[in-house]
Amino acid sequence: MEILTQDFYNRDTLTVARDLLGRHIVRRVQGRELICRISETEAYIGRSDKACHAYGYKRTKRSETLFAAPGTAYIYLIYGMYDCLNFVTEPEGEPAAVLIRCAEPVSDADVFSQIRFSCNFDEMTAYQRKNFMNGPGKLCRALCLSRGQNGLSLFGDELLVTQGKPAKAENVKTGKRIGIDYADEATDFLWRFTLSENA
DNA sequence: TTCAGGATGTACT
DNA sequence: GTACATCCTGAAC
Repeated sequence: MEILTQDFYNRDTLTVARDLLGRHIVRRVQGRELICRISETEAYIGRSDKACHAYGYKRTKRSETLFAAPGTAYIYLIYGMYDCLNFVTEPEGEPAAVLIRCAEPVSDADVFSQIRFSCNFDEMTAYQRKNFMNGPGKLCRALCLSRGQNGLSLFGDELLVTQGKPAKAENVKTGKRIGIDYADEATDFLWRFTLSENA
């Protein structure tokens, strides 16, 4: 189980977003170890992207984490109820990150389903199965992450990313990002990456 | 199976 | 006061 180093994150954000597909997130909490495989990401780059919280290098209390060292977790509250997990990229001082939108369980799936729906994996309804971890808010719930973990290093024990099973280039699809209609021309940037082998 | 609408609180203007 | 990188419920088909 090889942990991705800071060099991995200290690169162009679009490259990192693409390269994160298929990697494994390891989350250790309350004596449990949760492992899942990343299947959908989006890039957010402050210097050119109106959808990014730090657009134009704007520093606020919230966006501060985006300026941190590569390999930092940026977790923020959205719509009053849900948390979104991002990994900070590029050199310290460059506000950019990759949003993790979707993943699938690798370790014991019952642990995930217990956290999310308080039942075993094979007891979930078809609806729950379809909506298991296919969105940033759901993913954070399943991994027990909230903005209390904002600023966490990805090189500690609680949260890290390993080599996993990297996606092949032909299985990566690009598309427009979700939920950023307000962002003018940035709305059309093809900065969303999905594993096409994934339903 | 799809759809509309409500929940909810923080950051920022 | 407004907008927000969303999700869930319940009703209609």
